[in-house]
Amino acid sequence: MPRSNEVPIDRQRRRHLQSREEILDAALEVMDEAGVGDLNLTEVARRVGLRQPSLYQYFDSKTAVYDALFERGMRGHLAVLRDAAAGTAPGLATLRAMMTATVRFSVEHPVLSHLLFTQSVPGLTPSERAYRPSLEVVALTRAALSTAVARGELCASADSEQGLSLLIALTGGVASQQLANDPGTGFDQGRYARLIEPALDMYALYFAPEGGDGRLTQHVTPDERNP
Amino acid sequence: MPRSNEVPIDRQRRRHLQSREEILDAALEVMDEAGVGDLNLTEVARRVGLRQPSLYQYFDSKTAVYDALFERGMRGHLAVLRDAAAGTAPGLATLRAMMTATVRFSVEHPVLSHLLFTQSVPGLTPSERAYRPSLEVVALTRAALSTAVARGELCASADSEQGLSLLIALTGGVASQQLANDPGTGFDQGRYARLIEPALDMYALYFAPEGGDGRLTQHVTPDERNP
DNA sequence: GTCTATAATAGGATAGAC
DNA sequence: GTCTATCCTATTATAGAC
Repeated sequence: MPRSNEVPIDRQRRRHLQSREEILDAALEVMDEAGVGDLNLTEVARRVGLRQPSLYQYFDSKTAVYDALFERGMRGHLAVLRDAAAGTAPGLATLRAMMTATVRFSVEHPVLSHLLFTQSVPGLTPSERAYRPSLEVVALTRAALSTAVARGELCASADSEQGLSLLIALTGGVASQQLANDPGTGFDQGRYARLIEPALDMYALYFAPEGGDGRLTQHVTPDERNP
Repeated sequence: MPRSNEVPIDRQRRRHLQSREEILDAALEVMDEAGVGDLNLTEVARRVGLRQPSLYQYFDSKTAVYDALFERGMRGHLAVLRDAAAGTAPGLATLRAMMTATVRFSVEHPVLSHLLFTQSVPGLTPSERAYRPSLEVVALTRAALSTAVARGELCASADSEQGLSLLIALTGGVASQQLANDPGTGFDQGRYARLIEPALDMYALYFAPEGGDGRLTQHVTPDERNP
């Protein structure tokens, strides 16, 4: 078999995958305008220049579209966290960068954020494949917590189920308040997203390493920070 | 006109309002099973023993049902907060009771919580009337913050927009994590709802009154709390 | 791989009898 | 105040031609 037969096949595959991505992009647009739960395939098709039945060449069902979006979102979140972690010193600085990146991701991708972090689509149960990246997210977060403790930046109890859950609740709370109360505003505009900084200060103070009365007295009170 | 003519009219009004409440109860059930955004009036009618068109004697539209639920939920939340505030000493204790009550309310009424605190129904903009009780909720919270500062339980910067927003984000974060990750579990079962206690400790520590280095050294570290 | 045509269903809302 | 009957529209999904 001549090699020339195989190349066009790759090309077709590539175009097929490209079209899938375009469809997902359009789906996100539609969900942004109509609501996360109101994905309308006819409208999606219109935006990519197809008729609605043609979408079934790319996705088996509407649920498959949701699932693909879920996977894409989870991968995106994971990538953002890895970037944040890679660009900072290990330990508490990494932890702070990761949580800030999560809030930024949520604010910049409100639709994905709704899809991933709340259960906004009633019947939707993400496939194992789509869900998998989030396991890595948790592992990364645990590792950062653990490193921060090992470096003496946080006390040991930060690296526990409760410590992790508190951190997640804190971060998620900041993000979801911004999405609920200041939708459509950027990371730097809204009233809530910027709270991730003091929120992490709060967390670090609460889980401050013991034995450091000297450290505690160095603590700058909120009034001094905000005169 | 004889007085006897007026009494049955009151009775009819009463029954009418009673039926409205029954319809709202059924609507909550349906939303609980199908998803907050998937309110199905035919199913609601079936549950209250009516045919779907008969509902229009009680509500002008599906949106009107949502709006009534929104108002009912907001009133319920406000009532719960007032109860919590009334049963505690003023200041920080009141604040803690109110935030804990909010998390409890969210966990015990997940559907209402979704409806009130996230925008889960795309087109839905609550009427001014339905939204009004939430203004009182914010006022109550501000008052409690202010009292806690006046009593020397928190430093002055707690009684600011940022202090309020942080508190709301913290509380909302705990509640929404529980709803997203441990749905269907009670206040005492889930992994997240109980975090409201340490979360409030964290908040109180961060906004601890100044000038008390002695106070700071009295601080019990998390490791000592959780041996 | 894209189309037209169409099935199949669902669900909100109205008209008018009783 | 409740019903039956019906309208209207939207939307997922399939069949089959090109």
